[in-house]
Amino acid sequence: MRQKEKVTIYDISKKLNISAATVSRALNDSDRVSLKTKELVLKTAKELNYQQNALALALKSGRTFNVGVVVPYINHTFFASVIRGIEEELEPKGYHVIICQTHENVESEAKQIKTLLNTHIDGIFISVSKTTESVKHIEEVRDEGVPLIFFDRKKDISGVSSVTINDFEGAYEATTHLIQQGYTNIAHIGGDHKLEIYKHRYDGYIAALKAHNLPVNDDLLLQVNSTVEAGIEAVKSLLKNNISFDAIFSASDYVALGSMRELRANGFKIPEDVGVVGFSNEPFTKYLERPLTTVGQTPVLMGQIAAQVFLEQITDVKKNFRVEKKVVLSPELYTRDTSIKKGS
Amino acid sequence: MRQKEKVTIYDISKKLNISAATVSRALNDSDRVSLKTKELVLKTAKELNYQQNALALALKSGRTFNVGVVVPYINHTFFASVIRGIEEELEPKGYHVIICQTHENVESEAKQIKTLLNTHIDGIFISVSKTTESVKHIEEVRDEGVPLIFFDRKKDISGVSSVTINDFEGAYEATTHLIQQGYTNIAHIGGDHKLEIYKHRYDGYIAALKAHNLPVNDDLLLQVNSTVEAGIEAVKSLLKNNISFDAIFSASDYVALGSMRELRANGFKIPEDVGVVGFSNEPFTKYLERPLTTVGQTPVLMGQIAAQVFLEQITDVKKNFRVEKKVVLSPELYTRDTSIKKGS
DNA sequence: TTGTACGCGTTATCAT
DNA sequence: ATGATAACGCGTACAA
Repeated sequence: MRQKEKVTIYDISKKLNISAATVSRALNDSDRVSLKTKELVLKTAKELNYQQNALALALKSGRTFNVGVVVPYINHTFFASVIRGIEEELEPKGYHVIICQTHENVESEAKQIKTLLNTHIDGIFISVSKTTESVKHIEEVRDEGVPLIFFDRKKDISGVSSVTINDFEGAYEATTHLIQQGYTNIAHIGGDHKLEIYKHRYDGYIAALKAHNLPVNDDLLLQVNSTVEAGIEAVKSLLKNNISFDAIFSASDYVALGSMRELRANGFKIPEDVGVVGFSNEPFTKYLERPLTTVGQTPVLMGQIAAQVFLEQITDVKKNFRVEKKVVLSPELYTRDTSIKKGS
Repeated sequence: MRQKEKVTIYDISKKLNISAATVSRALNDSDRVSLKTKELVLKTAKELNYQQNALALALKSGRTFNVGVVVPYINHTFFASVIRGIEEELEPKGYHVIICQTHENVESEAKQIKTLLNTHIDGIFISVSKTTESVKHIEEVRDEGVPLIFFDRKKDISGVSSVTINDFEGAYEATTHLIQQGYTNIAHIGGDHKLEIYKHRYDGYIAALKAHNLPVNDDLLLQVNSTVEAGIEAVKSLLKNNISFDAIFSASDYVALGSMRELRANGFKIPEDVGVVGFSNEPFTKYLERPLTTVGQTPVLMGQIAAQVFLEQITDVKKNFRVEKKVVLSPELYTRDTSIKKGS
């Protein structure tokens, strides 16, 4: 009833009256075994239902064929989709994906990385937490010689690869789209600039305004958390302070949704009175009765690319050199109902 | 620049001029070491920044402190949330979570399980794919003595624990709610009965009708895939065939959404003309302008409970006996706009 | 209390 | 072409 005894190369060697070393060689298709014994070994291996012990191999070789993925929360659509991409790209190569959550907490992040390193992972993919400022725990990964790949939320560390999307470009396109639709007084509800992504989205917004000779109005600049409630509050404060605007470019779909609710509650029509564009292409955005225009980030693709970068890195490490690769993906603007000014 | 050399118990033993065995004992807080050497070892271990090699331990003990989670797709909200629950419950105990996707494909499922077993996982959590009929590959897990826990989508296999929600109850409550709101002609758009969950939801619907002396009308019974498009098609076919109904209980939120779109396109008002209830409490349901009434499944909790069952199982195995535990969670009806018949 | 020796399953090195 | 042996890092039965 308990554990089936596993068959080892010794079982095969005994049965065939040869040494375990020969069996190992045959199994690894070495060219220093006679074809005859090779076939014999392979045959009996199949008969005995031999499975290589991954643990012993890992102890010997130092490679576990496990990679770690560290994200704030795995059930956030974006992260879950990136992980999906990583898994799908790596699974065929024999890798397993271990997931860790940081809950946006640096200490937790550091701890997760530590235990991950201790399990002799072959690589780490990470999207840093909002509270991550010191990067000592991340540099340690690099210093241990473990391939490390940032995705989406990165930190600037030399010798570390990253896959991100061009947040600047996404924001620039979104803002330009609003301008082209005839909106001229565009508010930007962004996020904390400690996260590069929010800084870049802000920059893209500013650049688009300038490129179209529109003034930058500080009153129209807000920084909030990425929640529906924060969106509601943001609009409330704009309205309370009598700040006039005819469009909102939000760095978050949730904030965009909250904004729209509050706007409608105050009698504003969308997109007639106010145009709204979000960011992330959260699944809910396309299911709204008035689907939300938003910037898509191709998260599954991001995961796939990150995995590919990892695989390259692995082979580079073997060749004893390190390449720092920075991939920047292009975002995609999903033009939907909330930003199309009909008949204006 | 390459791999920092790891420090082992031998390094400590050499430095202290004692045997590695003594170091091991000290590190494991054995009572067969003098307090003095124990402290000494612990101190130098810290100095040398010693980390136990998890691989060597795993090879020796057979325990890896890794568990596998097998789901159709990790980026589906429900599964991602269950995984989150599992991770949060197990991480403090030192376990890592390995994720595998089956893409709703049995062959893939079997393969994933196989490679998972080969990495000497300490347990497996699984929600079976839609196409899973034969369960040989799953029985193998049990037969190898590896703790196995089904969640949500289970199969009836003796000796295997499971954590599910009471789909019958959820459907019963949802249907009863519609009846209490005054709807009498309730259609049920369900899913393939090969998946227990859909069968149970169907049964709950039927039971609720009978309990309230309402007739069961076969014309109102449909089985479709869980997509928006399928919901649209389902309503189209009902309308085309002139089948009258004043409410829909859908086994899927996506189908419910599609249904509502098609109904509105045909001039029906929700909930005035037709009441709608979905299933799963997908995130988008509460963000709709008219939030959808739906049955919530507490996925994070499901994951936590599954993890707890696993932990119990682990200790049971040590005691050399097996317990088959079946946990059934109660669903929660989220009563929202689409089923509240105002002023009728 | 401490040390010696072995085994977990593999692969690599050195002989043969 | 094949075999014997060491080594990966650890825990532990046995001996001292």
